[in-house]
Amino acid sequence: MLHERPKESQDPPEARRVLDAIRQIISEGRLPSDGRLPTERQLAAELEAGRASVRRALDRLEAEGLIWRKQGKGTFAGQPPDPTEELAAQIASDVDPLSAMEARLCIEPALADLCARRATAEDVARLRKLAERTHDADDSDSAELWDGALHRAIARIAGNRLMLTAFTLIDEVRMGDDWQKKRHRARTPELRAFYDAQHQKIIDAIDARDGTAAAGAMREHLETLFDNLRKSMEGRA
Amino acid sequence: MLHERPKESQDPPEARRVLDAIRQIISEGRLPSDGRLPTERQLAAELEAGRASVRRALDRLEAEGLIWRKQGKGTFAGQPPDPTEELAAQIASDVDPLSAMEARLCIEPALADLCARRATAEDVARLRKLAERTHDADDSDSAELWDGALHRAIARIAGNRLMLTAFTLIDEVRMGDDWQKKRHRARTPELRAFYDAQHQKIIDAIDARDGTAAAGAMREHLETLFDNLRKSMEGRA
DNA sequence: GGGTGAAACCAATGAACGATTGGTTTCATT
DNA sequence: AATGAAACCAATCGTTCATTGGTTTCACCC
Repeated sequence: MLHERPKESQDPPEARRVLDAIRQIISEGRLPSDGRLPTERQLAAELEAGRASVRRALDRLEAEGLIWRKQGKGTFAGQPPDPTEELAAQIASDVDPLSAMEARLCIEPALADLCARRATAEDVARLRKLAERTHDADDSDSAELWDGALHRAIARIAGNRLMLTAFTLIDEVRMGDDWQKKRHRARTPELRAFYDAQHQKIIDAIDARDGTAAAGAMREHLETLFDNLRKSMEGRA
Repeated sequence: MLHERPKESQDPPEARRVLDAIRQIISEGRLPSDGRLPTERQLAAELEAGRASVRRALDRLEAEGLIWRKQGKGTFAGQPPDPTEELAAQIASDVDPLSAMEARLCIEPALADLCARRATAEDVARLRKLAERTHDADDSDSAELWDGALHRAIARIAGNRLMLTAFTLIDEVRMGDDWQKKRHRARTPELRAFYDAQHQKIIDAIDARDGTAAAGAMREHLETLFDNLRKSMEGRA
């Protein structure tokens, strides 16, 4: 499998130089408030390289999710905006936590499946990092945030814009209301450890490029959340 | 309370005349497919009235919900576009037919599952009616419309607002572009018969309240559509 | 052969301009 | 008080042109 490993240190020196230079521009944050990078032609001139080399480097950064590009518009650092807020706000009133969880149960296993088919080695590494952060989180609230980031990353890696938008819609509806309080109860230390194990299982399946297993593991995870949400709401009701 | 009643018959004769004239234009449906009415200035000229009178009449119709207006755009009959349409229009540019079909393949089997669990006898009857209409349709275009109505009905019966919105989003994106032409090819008479049989299978599973079977039948149906879409696009490319 | 640089072209986007359209005010008339 | 007329404001659309990412081609070099 050694021949498949896309190690950066194996890259040609010129490609490496350009890639590092652009990486530095992004990480140092010296760019406009909207995150816009110089144009490909400007970068090529500044770095004294060809435009093709610049594009190869940008392709890589885009695959890593560090930048997004749009023809005729430009190249930007960060994630592309998803204008779902207005729609989420409108339908939030007739969505309850249970139906939101039901929707997650429909969509996220499918996203895990797609994710397993399309994830690169770097993508898997990023997912593991997020799972680790979720595990190491001090309090229940920050664990919730890292958990959300993990699920969102899976949705993004799945690489289908419509499905990502659907996921974002559910996510924003969940955030919009005060359901946070209710979910808080479902985050006991024992359960958190259980969730972490389920995350591992999901990521392992993605790493093995086993879409069916990934979907199954995700479904199992969400079923657990569903059960605990139900218990939490019964206890409150 | 008599002094507060805004009875139309009490209106000044000129206002009444203009209002009725515009009402007639709308009710007779003799206007473009997008429902656009003539401009206020045109209406004033045609009806030989002042623009202020026309505006008073339009104010009334807008209050009644028969029309909606937007500065700089125009006056339209019917309901203003809802946020789902707007969102669909925004993301339509970076969605291709294949990824849209991929998204359908993720969402619609889940909808069929929910539908099987929640459909009433009347719901099933409605679905059978729609399948029959699809079968009896004269030309390929009207079959396409009835087919869309059938899938939409399943999404609605599923009874989950978030999932319905996700479905509508995909549906709007599909309608928005000129993908219609491409789909046209995938509607040969033999295929239509095949699709009809698949519809039957889906509805039978829903009727039997067998969610798993309904999801499987729906997945099979969409896989068929997917294959034919691929062939159609290869043939074109 | 594969990476590189250069050039040219395509397609999508945005800024700018003018024309159009609904929104508003004012004034004279009836 | 309602109407008609006119003028102006603000938002939108269509057009044009420059810009930008996407793509192809070619020559060069290791």
